[in-house]
Amino acid sequence: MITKLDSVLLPRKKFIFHYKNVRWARGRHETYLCFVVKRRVGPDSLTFDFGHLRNRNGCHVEMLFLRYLGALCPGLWGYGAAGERRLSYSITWFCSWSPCANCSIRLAQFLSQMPNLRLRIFVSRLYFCDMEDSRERDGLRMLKKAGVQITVMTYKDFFYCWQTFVARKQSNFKAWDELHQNSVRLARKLHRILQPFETEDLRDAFKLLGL
DNA sequence: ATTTTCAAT
Repeated sequence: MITKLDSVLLPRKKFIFHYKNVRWARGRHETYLCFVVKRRVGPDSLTFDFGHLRNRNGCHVEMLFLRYLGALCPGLWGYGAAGERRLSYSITWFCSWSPCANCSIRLAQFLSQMPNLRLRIFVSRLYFCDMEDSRERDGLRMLKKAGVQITVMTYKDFFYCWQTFVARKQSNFKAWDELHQNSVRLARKLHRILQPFETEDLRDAFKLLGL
């Protein structure tokens, strides 16, 4: 059932191609998700897990991650031994595309039942968010409502990913042209998208969507 | 100025 996670490190070229935050991202018909899973095991101790995934077989990478969640986060749900509290996790994603509308909805639903799971999503590019009324925009707002912190990746985030997830063989991260300008532009766009919307709360939003 | 998008051929 659970197959292997992708090999631990991402080839340099692949990382650059897929995470490049260019305005017209031609040919990025894949989405990569680099993750860090932080598990709180005691008042003062944490364990880390990290890796990356790519969408496969028509399954968006976010949903693929949810499939692996049980393996990555033992004790996330269920009650374990008597008196044992559920463990708390902080998960950080670095995604080449922001989530599509359906993934956002499903994630928001899932997280609303997982108070012991905190999710932060950094995105390189915004997926289908050009139209004012795009469902993807609604989806991002729902994620925010569900407590997910969504941020556009900046230089320091690309740098961190390079150091953490890429088979860099001693090479330093070299920013591409316009990395900064693109990041600023996308951050402004995301900020506008995430302005509060009319719907009162998440439940009403789900109802609206017939869920 | 215009271009793309978790493909489908």
